[in-house]
Amino acid sequence: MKLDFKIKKEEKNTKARWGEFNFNGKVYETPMFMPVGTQATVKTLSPEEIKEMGAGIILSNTYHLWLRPGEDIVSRAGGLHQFMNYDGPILTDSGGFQVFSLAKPSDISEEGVVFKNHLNGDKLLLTPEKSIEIQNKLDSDIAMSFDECPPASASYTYLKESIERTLRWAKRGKMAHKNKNQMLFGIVQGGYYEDLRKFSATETVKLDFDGYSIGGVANDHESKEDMYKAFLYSTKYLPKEKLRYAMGIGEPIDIIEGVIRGVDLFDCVSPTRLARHGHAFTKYGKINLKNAKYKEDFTPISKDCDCYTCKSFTKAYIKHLINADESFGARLLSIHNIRFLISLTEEIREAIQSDSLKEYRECFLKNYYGDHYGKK
RNA sequence: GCGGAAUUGGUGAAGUGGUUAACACGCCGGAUUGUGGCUCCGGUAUGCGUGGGUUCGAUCCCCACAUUUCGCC
Repeated sequence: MKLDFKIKKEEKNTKARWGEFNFNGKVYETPMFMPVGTQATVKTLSPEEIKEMGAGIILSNTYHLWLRPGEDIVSRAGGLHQFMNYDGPILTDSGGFQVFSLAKPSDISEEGVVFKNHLNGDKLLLTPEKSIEIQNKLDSDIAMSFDECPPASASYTYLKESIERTLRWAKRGKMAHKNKNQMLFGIVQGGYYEDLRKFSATETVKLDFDGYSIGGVANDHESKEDMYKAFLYSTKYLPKEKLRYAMGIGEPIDIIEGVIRGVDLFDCVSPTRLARHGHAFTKYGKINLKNAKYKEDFTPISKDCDCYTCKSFTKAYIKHLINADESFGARLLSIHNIRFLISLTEEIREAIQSDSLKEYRECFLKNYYGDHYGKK
């Protein structure tokens, strides 16, 4: 079903927007952080827990579900919602990011991308049509256009060629899109060059998608400044009334800076991946529960946090679980980290309503980076 | 009591008469941004049971002692 996105308020001092959309009789607000559940599960968490944390849209991945269990099985199960028992909105990534992470430039052709199946080594061809066809069958609520996600530092010439090819792929994907209940988002690329972002955005908008994504960011150790330019150079040329989604963005400060530049949606693996490696977000910076100093720290990760983990367990206990490689540790940290990013977006929405987003950012920076404030 | 073997960091251990004592685990840090979940990158023995000796030089050779262990009585 299509989400009818509405902007409720624009912040006075920035390009931030507070918005909402309906899904299944429920209202969801933006800016929103979307947890990632690549293989039809947000690792270690149940759908009930995800919802309790205040999550709205969650992600899943075309490439992974294509290989296993296969889109036909998901389809016969009644679609992704029924398969994984999640009744909130689901967005599927197109496999475009796997072009970046798994394929070599020589694997990319006009037709599509040749992948080596990481499970059994088979050679597979993923095309824009195939990606959309898979996503149609998965029956997610938002499908992504199949794009190439080149590293931000790629040469201007390469980025231009890549954008043009991605535009042709976008057109082919749109033609192939048959699921009327599913929205389809286009993707803007172009590194941190304004003219390329402008070209990519305006040409993608001409194809008239249901929403637009900003891709090719935070994938190449580019500076934060360049990344924020990429946000701005993209949203600047996108229609106001449509959702804008910064793909893969999930460091707290990057979410704030993205919102300031007019982005509505963010997703990132960081809360769950960091959790598996023993890290927790806090207002005063990221902490590593593996550090010896937490061995006898019988206080919660954050006393102000309203998550299940912080209400029930101490750092010393979670540290022990992580050290002992117990999966419950990763679970508790995933709950905390996802809740942290969701409550960050809640605070951002309040700051938009009171036109105080810049003040909120300053306050956040000071707490999060402390003495390093300004250097990041 | 007699005879043999062993003794290298927190652990299991490799090693050689001559610059920085291998490797693994553990431990201590760090990384991680549209996830190929248990990964990657650093650091971690001023020291080779103790005391003597041989030698230009010894963890490595010799002697004594200690400890552990095996066998015999």
